[in-house]
Amino acid sequence: MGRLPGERAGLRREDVVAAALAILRRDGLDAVSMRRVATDLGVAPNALYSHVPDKSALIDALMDAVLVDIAVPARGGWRARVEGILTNTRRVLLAHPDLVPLFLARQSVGTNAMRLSEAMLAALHDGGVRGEPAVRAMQVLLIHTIGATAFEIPRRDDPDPAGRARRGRQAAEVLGETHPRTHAVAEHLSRYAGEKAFRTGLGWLLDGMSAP
Amino acid sequence: MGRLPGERAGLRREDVVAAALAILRRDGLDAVSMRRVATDLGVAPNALYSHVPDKSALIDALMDAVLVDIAVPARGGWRARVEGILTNTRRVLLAHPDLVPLFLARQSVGTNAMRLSEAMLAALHDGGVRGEPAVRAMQVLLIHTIGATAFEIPRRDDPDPAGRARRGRQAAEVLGETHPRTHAVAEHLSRYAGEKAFRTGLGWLLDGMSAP
DNA sequence: GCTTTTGTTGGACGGTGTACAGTCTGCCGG
DNA sequence: CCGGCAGACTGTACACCGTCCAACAAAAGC
Repeated sequence: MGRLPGERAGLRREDVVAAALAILRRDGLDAVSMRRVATDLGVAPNALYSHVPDKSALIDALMDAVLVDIAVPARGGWRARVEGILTNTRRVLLAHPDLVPLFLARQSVGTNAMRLSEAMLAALHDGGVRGEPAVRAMQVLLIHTIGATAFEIPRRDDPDPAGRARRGRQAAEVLGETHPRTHAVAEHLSRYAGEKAFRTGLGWLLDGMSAP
Repeated sequence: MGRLPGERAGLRREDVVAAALAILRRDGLDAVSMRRVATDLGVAPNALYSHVPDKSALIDALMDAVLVDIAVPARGGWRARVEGILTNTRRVLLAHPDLVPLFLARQSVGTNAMRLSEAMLAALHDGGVRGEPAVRAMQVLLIHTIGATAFEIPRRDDPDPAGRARRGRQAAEVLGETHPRTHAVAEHLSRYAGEKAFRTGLGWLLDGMSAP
């Protein structure tokens, strides 16, 4: 580092998060290491710990930062507004594939997550879903959206469509058993995965929660 | 290791997976390292690579191994059978919390996953849902089940109920903004999370897919 | 019997998160 | 204007991690 011990680099927490986000977008989540972030900021690795308590906290901040891009529709019927929020959520999540599983593992409660929650609850309110049922409905909708998105993201290690089936055979082999239909079902899964499942399930859920 | 180079330990792939599973159950996923598995087997770390191509492959095998415990109900109406499979799935997944996000990140296609897929498709078939719609329905049901389970698992780092709200405030602070209702909504989420969301959503989905 | 394959070892490489002890800076109270 | 102090930053270090390489002995095949 071109700086003497004690001399300042003028970092702010926001800069750290921004640097991490840039790395995430360019090289993926695995590339987001404390050392890499520090390097990109021209700073020693430990310096980050003055601004972020933990790598885990940095990731949390990263996740919430991503959510800024999710727009909430201002007009339209309640159902259209809910669909809009969730469709936008799916789009933004698809742009940051590595993060998606994290949104299910560690529930995000940052500022942006709250903003979306409130928009959602407001839309549900207009649809007549209120109080405890509304919170539960939101939760179910969120689970479906994040889950469907996670499910349609291909593994980074084998992007080719045959990869899934190949992995199936490998896994079966490890388990010491082979199943005749492994290949077929795996192919089904990969062929029908995606947006259609998202839309279909979303429709069912919205129908269910607005039924008498 | 108490063995000369070239001398054998008599490992089989199955033993490696079993050792990894034991570590997972006792100390969590983070404790499952190649070195730790090797130590528990009384073997040098590299020895594992004769039985498993990769750590990633080991994890895949681990995931499928966990699914053996999911029973499929033999009798009952199609809807009860589907609910049974998914309820059992949820129970088994809850017993292996660290693995749950992985089931969405890296879709499992091992022998046991296939066994469950086929049981599910058979039940749906009896319910009149067949062909492409059946595959899509199964996918949606799976997403909901795994997602709901993932969502109700508390983070290992802060198991206390106030942790979620505290993290919320931290994240908001990092983002340089504070939101008055952060605390309130976070508390809602943690209070109403769980089995009820799973059951509610499952009901809506089953209603939706069996509607005319 | 000899040869080939394969399971295993020691050692090493390049990474990781983060704790510890210093050093200098900018700010605040007097 | 000055002294003191919090804290941003450095170098160093620890304890891990996944995985590759070369050597070697045991097992398997012919």
